[in-house]
Amino acid sequence: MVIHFGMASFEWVQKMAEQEPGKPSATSRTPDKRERILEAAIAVFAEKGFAQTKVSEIAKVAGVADGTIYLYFENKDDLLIKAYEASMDRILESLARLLAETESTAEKVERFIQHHLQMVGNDKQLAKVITVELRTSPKFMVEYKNTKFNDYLRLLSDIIANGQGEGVLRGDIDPALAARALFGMLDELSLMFVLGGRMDLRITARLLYETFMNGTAVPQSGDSATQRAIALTNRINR
Amino acid sequence: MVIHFGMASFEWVQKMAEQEPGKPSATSRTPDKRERILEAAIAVFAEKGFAQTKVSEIAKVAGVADGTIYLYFENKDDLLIKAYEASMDRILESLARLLAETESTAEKVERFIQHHLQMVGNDKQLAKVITVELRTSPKFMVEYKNTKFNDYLRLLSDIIANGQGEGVLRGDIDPALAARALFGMLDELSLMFVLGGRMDLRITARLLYETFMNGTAVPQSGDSATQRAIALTNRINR
Amino acid sequence: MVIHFGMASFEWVQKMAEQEPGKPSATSRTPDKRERILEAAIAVFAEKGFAQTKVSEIAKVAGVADGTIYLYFENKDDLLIKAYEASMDRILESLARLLAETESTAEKVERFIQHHLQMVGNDKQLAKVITVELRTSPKFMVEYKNTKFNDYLRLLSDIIANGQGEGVLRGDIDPALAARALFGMLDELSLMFVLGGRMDLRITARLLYETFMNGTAVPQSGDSATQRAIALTNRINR
Amino acid sequence: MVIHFGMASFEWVQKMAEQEPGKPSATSRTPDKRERILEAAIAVFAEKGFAQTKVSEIAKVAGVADGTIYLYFENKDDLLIKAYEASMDRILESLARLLAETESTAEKVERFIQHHLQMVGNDKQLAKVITVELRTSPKFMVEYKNTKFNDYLRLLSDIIANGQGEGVLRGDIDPALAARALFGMLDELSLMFVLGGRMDLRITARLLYETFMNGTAVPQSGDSATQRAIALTNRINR
DNA sequence: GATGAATGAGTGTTCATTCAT
DNA sequence: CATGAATGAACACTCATTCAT
Repeated sequence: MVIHFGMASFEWVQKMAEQEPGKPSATSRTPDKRERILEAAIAVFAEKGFAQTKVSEIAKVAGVADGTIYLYFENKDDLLIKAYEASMDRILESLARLLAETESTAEKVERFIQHHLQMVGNDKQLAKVITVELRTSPKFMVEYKNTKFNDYLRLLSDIIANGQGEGVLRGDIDPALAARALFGMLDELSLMFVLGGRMDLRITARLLYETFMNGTAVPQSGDSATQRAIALTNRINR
Repeated sequence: MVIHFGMASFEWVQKMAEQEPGKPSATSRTPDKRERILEAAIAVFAEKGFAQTKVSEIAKVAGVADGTIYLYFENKDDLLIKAYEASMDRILESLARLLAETESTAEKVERFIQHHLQMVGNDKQLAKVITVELRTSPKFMVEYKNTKFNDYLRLLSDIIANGQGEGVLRGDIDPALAARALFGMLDELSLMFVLGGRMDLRITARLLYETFMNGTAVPQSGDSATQRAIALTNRINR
Repeated sequence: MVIHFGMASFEWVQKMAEQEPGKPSATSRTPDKRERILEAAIAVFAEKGFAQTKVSEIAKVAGVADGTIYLYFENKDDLLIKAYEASMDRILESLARLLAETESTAEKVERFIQHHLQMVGNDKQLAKVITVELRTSPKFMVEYKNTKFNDYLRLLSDIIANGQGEGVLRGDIDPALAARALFGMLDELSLMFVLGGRMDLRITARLLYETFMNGTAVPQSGDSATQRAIALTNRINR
Repeated sequence: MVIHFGMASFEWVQKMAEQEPGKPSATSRTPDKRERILEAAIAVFAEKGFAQTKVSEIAKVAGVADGTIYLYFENKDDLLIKAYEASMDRILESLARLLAETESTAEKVERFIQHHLQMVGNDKQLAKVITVELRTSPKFMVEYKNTKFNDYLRLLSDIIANGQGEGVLRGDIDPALAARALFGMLDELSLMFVLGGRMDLRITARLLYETFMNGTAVPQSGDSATQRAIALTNRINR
């Protein structure tokens, strides 16, 4: 059924942000040096903002020398991009796993929303970097082809396109546009949360889910369904 | 038609971005110098991004000396903020005028959406600065109390709250949250447009309007229609 | 008598720093504009130091427009020099008048010292400018031929030379050197006073006078020499 | 004897200004970089004056990059202060060593004077910086608590106080004031020398010594007092 | 003469990046 | 691989001076 709004568990991605064990290597005492730098970068970018962040401070937080960073990354920009991409890889992976567990369009949408907000709740720093810093200036939104972001959006637009194929969602909306719109809501509310807004992410997830589904759902065939839609529309148009 | 959201004229704000005369004073040789600087600032910020913009380039574009900028603005940050606030003042004013023309909640929502996207379409540069640059880092989103933005959002949340009071919109959603969510969609789609996405702003406006209204509308009482609506609502409210 | 150490009045220059009436002119409402600028310059230079002083602030204090200053003075340096010279003219004049009142070398020395310290006490700001600012950098101590200062020193070295001619002061000391040394003491103690040191200028004047005279006096010939020495010493020790 | 005014050697501090080895460290490529910057700073400050000196020129003279200076010093001000303090440390040390060699008040005074003028003769640049630049404006005379200078003066005022305790010097003069006065003479004559005045520093030292001692000496008690005064005077006049 | 808006040369300081060790 | 001292390009901002009114 189109509209089945049960809220699934909110603990799926609970551990997403936890440190992966890392692959110990015999040659280096700190095999995860690269990881530590990425972590440190995200932490400092989140706290200070990209422009205000000094490479030397990332180095200090990561416990490495300034120059070491340049053994692993091309430059400061690259560091932001790589930090972002590494995070997105983890996010995309966990999201894909989650979505694979169900066939239902509605449930997929629900999970997408929950997953997004949960990620935000679990790793505020990362969320801030993605939400705020990556938007900054041509350097990251234009020159850099944001593949991971497109992957993320495609995951969503595919769900929507499928829903349209199944006749569950309105067919007159460009799935990419709808995906982008939903992402916009998620992103804005995440920003609100990240910048200190008090906000219950679970309730927010539910509301987003409901309104998005209601807004995009196709009225069911059959007499009553039709009337509902008409009634609704009439009200709206007054 | 399910949802017939008559699209009102899309030309309301057509001239919003035109140069205001400025207040000529007997003492200043070029009374509009301040305006020229603001314009230039928006243009250059939009093109290069705030961090990559040199004050001297703004001066060059504005046709004034570097130092002149500091007669009108405290510093580079202030220039961005003042450019933003001046623009927001114009936007808020034209938006308020537009909203005052109608009493209908639906129409107000429609006009808000159209107004926003039209502004984006009319002044891509300004839209880019607002959409992209102002998000940059604590400096502008945290330290700076963004009053104008709050005014903008309040205009929208008031519409929603009124709609709830009239029983037209779902009452279980925090109007501020709903406003923020709608703004998120508008902003994200604006960004998409601003960064070069091919996109029909009118159609986008219509779709946003429809989905937002459908997503948040309250079903009317009445026989069969009623049941659907109730069912829907019940589901939603758990 | 060579050594008569009575302290003459300390009120000679009491009014030296008072505003001269100015020569009212029919053409200008503020005939003393130039004077007001000089006064303001001294006040601000004294408070902030030359380098930290903005011409615009002098203008504000003087109650004139920035540009007006350049009608009366070539540039900022010139302003300092002219302020200094105008002050020195007043000082030299009042000093010359004072010294003309007596023939005694000892009394002249005494009056010189008193006059100097009194000037410092009466116009701390001026004293600070002369003592501190004028020493700054080649611009004022090297490039600028400090004629007034030389005049001031010459007044003193002439006294000393005369004393030597009369056999009252040691003849084996270069009068210019002795004058400079005495000035050094005066200047250093003035600086001490000007920078906030608590200090009784009258007592300081007496001590400087006594020690300078004792240090440079010639013992009288003849048996009475002994008595002279004793008398001298007794006087000094009170 | 209280007053034995033989002129001791004038070569004590001859090597005071020579470069100290510096503390080479394994990590720094050029261990003496800090010293080179200090030297260069003194040279350029002396030549151009503090305000007219560009940090970049100090860097050029020192043979380092502009930024390197900021690895060793906080800012331009700090550079002046540190250059001054490092020099004063050397001066204070060599002076203390010199004064420790004798118990006689007269000899200590003599050595102090000689040491001061010799320092001036040996390192004109340093003398100029200390004499001229450090007086500049509140920044260095007021805000900066000039500890080293106070140490220097205290060394002198202690000598004087001791002399007073021994009954050799007049007890009615504040030792701090006397010290300051003597310093004023030294400083003024140094300035004269530094700014190009032709002047024999040895003779100047002797004259200062004699006049200061004569000006401040106490006549010995007893009938011979008279003779003492005469003897004193005779000695002084050679 | 007087004004003060406009000018633009001038510079201290930062910090991403390099490279000798 | 790792270091961190050294680099030097880059730039916001100031303020003495000018000049059209």
